[in-house]
Amino acid sequence: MLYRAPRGTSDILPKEQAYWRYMEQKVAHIGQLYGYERIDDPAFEDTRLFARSVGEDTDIVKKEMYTFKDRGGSLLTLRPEGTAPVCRAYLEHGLHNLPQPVKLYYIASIFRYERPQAGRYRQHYQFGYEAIGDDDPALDGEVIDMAWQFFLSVNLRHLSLQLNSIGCKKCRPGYIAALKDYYADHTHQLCSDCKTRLKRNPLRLLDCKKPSCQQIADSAPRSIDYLCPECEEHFSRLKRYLELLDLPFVVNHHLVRGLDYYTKTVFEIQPEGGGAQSTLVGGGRYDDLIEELGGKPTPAIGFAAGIERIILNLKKQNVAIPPIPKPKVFIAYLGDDARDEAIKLTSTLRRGDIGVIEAVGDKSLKAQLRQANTLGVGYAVIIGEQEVKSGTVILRDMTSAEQRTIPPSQLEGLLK
RNA sequence: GUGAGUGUCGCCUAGUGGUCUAAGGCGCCAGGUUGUGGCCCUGGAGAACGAGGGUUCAAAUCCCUCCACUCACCCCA
Repeated sequence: MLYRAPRGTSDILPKEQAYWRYMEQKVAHIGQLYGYERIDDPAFEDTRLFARSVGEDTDIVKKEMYTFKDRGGSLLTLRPEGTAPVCRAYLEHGLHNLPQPVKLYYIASIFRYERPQAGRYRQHYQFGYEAIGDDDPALDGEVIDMAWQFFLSVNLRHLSLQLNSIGCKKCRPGYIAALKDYYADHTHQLCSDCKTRLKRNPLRLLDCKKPSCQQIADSAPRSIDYLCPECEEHFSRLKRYLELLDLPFVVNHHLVRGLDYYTKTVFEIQPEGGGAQSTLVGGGRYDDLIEELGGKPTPAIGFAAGIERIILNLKKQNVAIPPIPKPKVFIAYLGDDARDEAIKLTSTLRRGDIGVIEAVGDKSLKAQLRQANTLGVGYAVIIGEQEVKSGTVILRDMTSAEQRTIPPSQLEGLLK
C-alpha cells in the first residue's frame, strides 16, 4: 500500500455518511430552535491565538498543536479547538455591535497531535454552540439545555450530566491556594503524574483516575466552598434554572476542565458506563477570554461536542438513523439506438428532479438489472430495439417485479 | 511521550518450518437459452502472506529491527 490516510485521520466513506448528515441536520435544527446562527472559520489561525486562549501551560498548546510556518513566514496552527476562533471572529467583525448575547454555532474539524485510540483522533470533528456577551446564568442553563436536548433528539440514552463551578479570577486563587495547602500534606502519596500536576495545574489533581489519588481528592477542598458571593449566586441560580428545565444534573466536585479559559460554570456529558475517552460534551463559561484576546470584558459561555464519539455511541446503542435517499430509477438499454434514447430520457427525468442512474458500457440486460438490484433503486426503465421502434419504454417495479410498456412521456408522472 | 496486543486477497478467516508460486466465505465480475435482477449452480479476477534483515537445505510459519493498526495510560470532544 503506497499511500494511506495519515495516522489518526480517516476517510468518511459513503456508507458512514448517513450518520454525519444526520448530525449536521440535528445541530442546525437545535441551533435554529434556540436562535443560534452558524459560523465557519478558517482551519488554521495565528498560533498566538491558541497559545493565549487555551493556555501556554496546557498539554494542547505544549505538545499537541499542528504548528507550521507558511511560505510568508507566518506562524500558523491548525485549530486544536473551536471556541477561540469564534471569539476572534467576534472581535474582528465587531459582533459586539449586534444585540447581545450573540449566539453562534459551528461544525468544524479539530486537529491535535495525539496518540490515536478509541474515540480519539488527530483530526476529528466537533460542533459547538457559543453565547457571547452576557453573564446571565440563564444563558448557562440554555446552553446546557441545548446539549441535553441534542442527545434526546438523536435518541441517545443513559447519559450523565455533570456540573461544577470553578469560580472566577477573584475567588479561584484562594481556592487553588487551599488546594495546594491540602495536597502539600499528601505529596508523598501521589502518583508521579499528580506530583507534576501539583506544580503545573493543581485543579487537575482532582480528576486523576488512580484510585489512590482519588481517595485523596475525595477529601480535598471543594471549589464551590470557596466561591465569591457573585460566583456563589451565579451557581445557585444556574442550579435552580436547570431544575426548572428538568435537567438531571449531578454536581461533581472533581470536574475541572483542561483549557485555561474556563470560569464559573463547567459541565460535561458522558455515557453512564463511563470508560476511556468517553466524554461527549465539554463546556463552560469563559468570561475573561474575549478580554484576554484584546476585547472589552465580555462574558460568554459555550460547549463543544465530539461527533465521532457521538456516532460511536449511536452505534453502540443501535440507534436507527434516517438513510440518505437514493436515485429512484435505473435506466438500462440494449443497443446503440436505445442508448441514444436512454441518454435523452435520463436527462429529461433529471431535469424533472427525479434521481436517475444510467447504465454505462455495453453490458447484458442481466448485468444491468443486477446492478440496478445492487444499487437498491425502486424502478428500472428498460429500452431495447423494440421499444425504440415503437417509441415506448418498459417500466419495471424492482420490488414487485411487475412491468409495463408505456410511452416515455408518462414516466415523469409515474415516478414522482 | 509510556505500556500491551495485533498485522495473510476490498472485508472476514484457514494455515504454527517442507504437501503454500497460499485455501475458504462475503463482496466484485461473467455465464447458466433468444432482451430481465434478487435464490441457486458454474467460472473468473483478486494476496508473493505489513516492510527490511537474519536463522535454515527449506519460512506466511522461528529470531531481530522498523512501520502500521488496536487498546490502555496521559490528555481531551
